[in-house]
Amino acid sequence: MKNIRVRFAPSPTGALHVGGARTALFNFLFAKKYGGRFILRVEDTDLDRNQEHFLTEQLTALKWLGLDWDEGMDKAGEYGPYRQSQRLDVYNQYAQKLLDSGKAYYCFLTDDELAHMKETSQKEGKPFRVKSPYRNWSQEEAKKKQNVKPVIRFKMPETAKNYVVDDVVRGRVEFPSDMIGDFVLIRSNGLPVYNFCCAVDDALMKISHIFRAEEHLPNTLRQLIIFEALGWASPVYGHLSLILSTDKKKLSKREGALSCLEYKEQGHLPSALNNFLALLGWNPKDNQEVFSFSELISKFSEKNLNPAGAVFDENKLKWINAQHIRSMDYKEFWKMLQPLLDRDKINLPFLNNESLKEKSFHSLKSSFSTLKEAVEVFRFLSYDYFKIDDSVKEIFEWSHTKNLIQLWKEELEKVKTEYISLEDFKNIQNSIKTKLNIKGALLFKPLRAVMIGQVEGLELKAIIELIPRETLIQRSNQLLSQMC
RNA sequence: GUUCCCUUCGUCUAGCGGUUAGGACAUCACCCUUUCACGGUGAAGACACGGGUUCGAGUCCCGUAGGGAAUGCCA
Repeated sequence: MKNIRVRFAPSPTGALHVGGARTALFNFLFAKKYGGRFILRVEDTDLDRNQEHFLTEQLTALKWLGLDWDEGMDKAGEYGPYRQSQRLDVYNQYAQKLLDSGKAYYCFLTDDELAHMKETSQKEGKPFRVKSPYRNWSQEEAKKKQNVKPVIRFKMPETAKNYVVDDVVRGRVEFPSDMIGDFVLIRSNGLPVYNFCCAVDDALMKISHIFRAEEHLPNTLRQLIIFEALGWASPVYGHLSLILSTDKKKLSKREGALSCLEYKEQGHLPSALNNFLALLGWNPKDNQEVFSFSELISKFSEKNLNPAGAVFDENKLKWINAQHIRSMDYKEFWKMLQPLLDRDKINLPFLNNESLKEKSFHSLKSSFSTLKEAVEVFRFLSYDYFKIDDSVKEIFEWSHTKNLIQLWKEELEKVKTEYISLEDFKNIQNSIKTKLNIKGALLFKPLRAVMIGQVEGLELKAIIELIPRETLIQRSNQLLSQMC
């Protein structure tokens, strides 16, 4: 394929949610796969709903996901500007062209009149299609009527015909042109309407392929009509399945849809979110589930996109995230975790020791599936954190607990090194085991309690070498004082 | 109402006329483990329904039902 140019066209009316991210991802993958360009165009023609901070947030989210654009907003390119609010003269120019060729007209219909027309046709049981009384007015006639600001409407031809989209995802889709009436191109405030500026920009920016959500499928008809009227060839379309919430409805913020940055907040890796999102509506046909970002690019094919809606399953996302964490390099892991530790003021004793950093990551990585969970795991290993969980009360009832902790403390005091080695730990365990004649949970629950303040949780062998001896002794004292 | 889209285990999906309908998440069981996890093995679990076409249909066609979208001076 040649001259592949795709775009992601967000409107800054909210956060970048997972559906938008997936659309951006597929466009990105398609561009990278075929050596094309990924363009970011901002569709900010809705003055009432646009907010600049949403735009900033969306760009941050896209960059976090690694979906950086080659051309567009804040990057150079020969088809700019890439913000629709800065291209109003362009839209006016093409609207004028349609006006001049008699394919569009000024319309003075008010909202009330429109509502009335709609009501009437509903009463008659007929589908409502706007057909304005002004559609045959000349531009000169319209100019004389200066008291009302007109909109510019497209003049639908009298005779209906079918428009065909050869959709990459859905195959051939046909729309009868009489399913719509004369639609608005330019609003009375002078700003263009989505279907118009989208078509104009896609043509002018030489967009070759458009992957977008299924909800845009019916819009394609209007865009096709605009392309035809302006004598342009239309791009190739692919309408992606919807992402649904658990109740099978379209995912929306209200129903629990989260923005990408919220997933970041929950401790998901961008590579994992991309991986998971890619599997919603696309599959590699070979049972592979876990993909690195570069594998996603090399294995992606628009032919393997599927048309059915997909439910967003947090469980699977979490599992994929766990897989990505496990395959991380330890340096990369600590780099990502550090800001989260700092935020919670968690001070880990072993972080100045490179080999302990490596060891701790590898021995503990299977006990968390998100960075946030990792924070909770490593919190137990910080100098000053020792919180005795309610569940520990269980072992306070046991007659041997106090002795056990005393013995543990004594054994620790015998050790001369800063940290307890795994071997020392095994010896201490066995010594306690023999002296008190206990094993299993009777041994491990109190030990875990005295080490991390909980009776269940981390593998003790994995953490013993990460907590300084002094800290362990302190914790023993704290637990003992709790018992009294 | 009209137009368009969608429909395989609870969930994501493979399947493109002949399969014991495959994989993954979740669930459950067992194994590993002196505890908890991790891991391993296994079990249970699906072709929305009804008609055709065909020797044969999850697969092709037509209906029905269910879900969704559009029908905006939102995108």
